[in-house]
Amino acid sequence: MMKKIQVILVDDHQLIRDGIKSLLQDAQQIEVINEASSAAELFQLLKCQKPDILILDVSLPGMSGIEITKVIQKEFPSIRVMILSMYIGEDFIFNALKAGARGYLHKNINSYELITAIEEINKGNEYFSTQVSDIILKSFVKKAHTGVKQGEEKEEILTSRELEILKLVAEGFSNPEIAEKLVISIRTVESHKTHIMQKLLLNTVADLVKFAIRNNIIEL
Amino acid sequence: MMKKIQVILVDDHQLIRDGIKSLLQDAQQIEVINEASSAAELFQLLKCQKPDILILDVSLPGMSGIEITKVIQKEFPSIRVMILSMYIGEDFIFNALKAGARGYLHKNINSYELITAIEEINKGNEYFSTQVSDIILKSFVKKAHTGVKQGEEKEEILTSRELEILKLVAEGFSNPEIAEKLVISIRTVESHKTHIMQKLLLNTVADLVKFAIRNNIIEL
DNA sequence: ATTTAATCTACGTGAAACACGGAGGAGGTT
DNA sequence: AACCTCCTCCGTGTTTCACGTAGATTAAAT
Repeated sequence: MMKKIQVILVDDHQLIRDGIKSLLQDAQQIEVINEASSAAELFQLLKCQKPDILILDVSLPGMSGIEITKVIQKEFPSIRVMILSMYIGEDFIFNALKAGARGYLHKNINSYELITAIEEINKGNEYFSTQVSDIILKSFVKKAHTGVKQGEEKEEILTSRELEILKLVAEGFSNPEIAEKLVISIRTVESHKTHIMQKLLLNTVADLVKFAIRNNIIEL
Repeated sequence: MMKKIQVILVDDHQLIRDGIKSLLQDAQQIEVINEASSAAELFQLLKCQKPDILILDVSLPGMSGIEITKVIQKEFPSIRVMILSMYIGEDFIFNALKAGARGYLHKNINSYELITAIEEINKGNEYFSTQVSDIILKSFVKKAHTGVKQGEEKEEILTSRELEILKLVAEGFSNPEIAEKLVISIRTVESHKTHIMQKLLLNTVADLVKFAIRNNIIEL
């Protein structure tokens, strides 16, 4: 008999994990060998088990799915990562792929598509759910029009201080409150904020909050 | 043979629906008779089918699970509503119960708990997942200490104009932009904003954005 | 050892936003 | 007619934003 495709499932909601496991039980060629609810748990598992495919939810407490993907690519390049997400923002998808993900599926897919995706990725191909590939195409077309080449994007990463301020801002603290907390001048807080906005290409606090939520910097 | 508990499942992500359906197939006493991905679809179904229990995701496009619950209570009081949510905010839970939900489960539960919950609710009892009941208890204790009686909460509902402004603010438009869009003065925009904050007991734009996301007023 | 780059810190200025309070008019209810 | 809600708008003082500038520290590169 053929070797089954071995999968580890990572999602912070047990109900979702149970559901997906249950779905995949119907697929004879796929075997969920283990599961994790956080990055820490996952890395613990990987000390003993190496799956063929890792199914990662993007939004995890602590380390985001995308960050995990980067680490996996570096430490265990033979493991193929498939991202499962509720969000289909362009930047999101782009960052996931840049991090080395082989597939990106929106949660609005059916079980058949999930199984197909796993099989394709296992073969070494890439797989995107319909909505996701639409967005990639649109983005490509748009970039072609505006003359921006793929990959010329923001590679900016926030410094730890900036991340700290981003978090506090998104949590709803005012500048004076943040200044007091961190024992720095209000102007400094403003400076950091400005830099953050510039780096992330964000224009409003609203966008900043959304960014923080999507990247699991704060809880919703 | 005993009549099965008939369930309709409402969630906007098909993968989640498929997963839960698959889980519930193992429970002989429960039957998922139909499913919907939006409020509109659900009400269409309810014209022909009346389930015993409705499993509702809180965050749905268009009408939130809580709003749906209210309508269900009014139109079909015999149907029992169970809320399934990723969020366990106090206000959230409180509003769901006030709307008439019989249960509130965090998605971080296992399949066994889900089945138990359905059975309990079907018997006419209420059911809350562990984390949820913790929050209810804490809230109760806190209110007892501060002397606020249960139910004395905000019952404020936003006017349509306010909702319109809330949406634009959360989407990231500045006051002048909103004023121009709606052809009103900037001061008026500010007034609406102030009223919204007062009604929702929010203090910052960050909170406002989060509120808008949780209540599906904007997309993340 | 010197240069270079990155980071954290801070300020000045004018425009925009916020908090607080007041108020008039349109439209519906009692 | 009196009442209420909602939408509209303003005054005033404080805070934040946008944009530019810049000193201090530190780490990496040559």
